[in-house]
Amino acid sequence: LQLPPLSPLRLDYVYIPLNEVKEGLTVNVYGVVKFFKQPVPSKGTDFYSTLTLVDPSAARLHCVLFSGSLDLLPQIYKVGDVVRFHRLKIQCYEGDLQGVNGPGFSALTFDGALEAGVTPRTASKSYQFTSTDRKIVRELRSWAKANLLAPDTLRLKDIQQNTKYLDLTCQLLAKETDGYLLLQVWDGTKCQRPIWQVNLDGYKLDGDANAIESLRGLSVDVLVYDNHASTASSLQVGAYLRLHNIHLKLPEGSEVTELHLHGGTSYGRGVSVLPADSHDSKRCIKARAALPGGICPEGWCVCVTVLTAHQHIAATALGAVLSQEPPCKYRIRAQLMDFQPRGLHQSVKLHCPACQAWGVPDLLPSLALCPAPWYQTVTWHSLSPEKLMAAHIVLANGEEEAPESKAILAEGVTVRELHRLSRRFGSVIPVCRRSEQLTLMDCSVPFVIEGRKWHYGVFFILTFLQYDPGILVTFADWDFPLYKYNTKLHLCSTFHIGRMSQGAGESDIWIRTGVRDRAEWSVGGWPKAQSKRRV
DNA sequence: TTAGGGTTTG
Repeated sequence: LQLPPLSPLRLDYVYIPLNEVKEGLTVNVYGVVKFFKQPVPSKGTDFYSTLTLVDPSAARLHCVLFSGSLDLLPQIYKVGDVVRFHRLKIQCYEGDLQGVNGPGFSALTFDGALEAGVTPRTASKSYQFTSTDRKIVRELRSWAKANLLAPDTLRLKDIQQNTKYLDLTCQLLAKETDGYLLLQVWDGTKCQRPIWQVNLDGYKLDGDANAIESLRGLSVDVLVYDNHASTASSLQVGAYLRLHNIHLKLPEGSEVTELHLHGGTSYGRGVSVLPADSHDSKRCIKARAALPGGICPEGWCVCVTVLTAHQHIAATALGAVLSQEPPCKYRIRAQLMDFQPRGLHQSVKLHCPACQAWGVPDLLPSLALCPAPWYQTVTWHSLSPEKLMAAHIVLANGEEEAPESKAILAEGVTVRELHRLSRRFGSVIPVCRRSEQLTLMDCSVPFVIEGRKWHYGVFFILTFLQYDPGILVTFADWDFPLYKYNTKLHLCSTFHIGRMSQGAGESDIWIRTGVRDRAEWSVGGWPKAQSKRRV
């Protein structure tokens, strides 16, 4: 006789709304963090953390959580995070209900952002998490977005003259903790207001001197005080941080704003260390990748050749790539964190010689509004299949130009026609018509053909993260041979590689390449078969 | 046991 395998014991947890908790009960609750303080040592034997939860029942519940181990306290990074508490004991303190962690207490924490993954932060080795839980988290996020007033989660570029306090997600670029208690941080955006810089003559900054120098103008100095000193001293350069309740002080008569993290824990003042793969860290990384020309600060770059298609070459860890002297060739496997541009129109602009306007290709009609006609259209039919084709020949400034120096927009033409036109005209820009607008083709088509040179792609930035050793790398190059977003990559050029951060990450998207990719995708030609498979 | 949110004064 064979018995069916025992299914794991499953308890059906009941979660009650915050307005139904009563003194003396031990409850399971979900809630959105309205306020919290980072755990600090108590005068007893434990760490403790205080927080306030809210939920759509319109109640709020203050909680005090103790633990000898930081891991067992909820890992909250910002107001709006969602928590699930099991076995929270409800008691009364000064007439208010209060939650404390009783025996068997456990916590899951979720990022509050709508678009973040529903992966709990927890030290629990096993926990139950069902589709119902997932649904609750999503609902609470939506509710919080509409109903919860979070503190200013501005970026450096958003700081205004009247901004007084700020919660900042940033990366630690450097620190000085022997004389001052100084954190030099950046978030990938440029502060528009003048920020006070600490005079560091005679002090030694802990950090990469080249990076500090190349990011001058983007980084800001934050002075920290008193109880934050020990935290500041233990921070690793390169770590992602959330600085809670920075005071932006504008001394009277001064135009220069000072950034202070004062002593005490009022309003949750303190420092959180974020994992490099947290939603907020990634946001920080993205902002940095969007900096004009600043994706790869000088001094953090080395130059190597990266191969992803040659399967007979063993894959090399990004950390090893960075530690070796160029020129070398490697194959890598890594997680794609970010890419730019999202559309060709972000990189290619057309110039109208008639009115001297610059047009973004996706907005070609705006050029058509200029007083003088800026192109002349010639149309013809292909035979098989029968199809209307057009060449919009861009007119020069009154002067007659030889065809080989003319630029044309080729609409609806075949590959054969493109070849033919490219032999006759100086520049051929393949376009198509969508909703009566001329737009550029996608990345599978060259954006411009100059004689024998078929230019695919544009200045292209790819940001990778690798689990081990958890290094983030940005690739940037001209004429990147990529045909489609979200398809397979064939990297076989020289890229600038910069060490941008450290810390292990979790995968959202993996780019895998293989021999088939190499067969299907060749550089500079037309792909024989276009794979629509997403990765 | 501990602490129990509500701005430094550099």
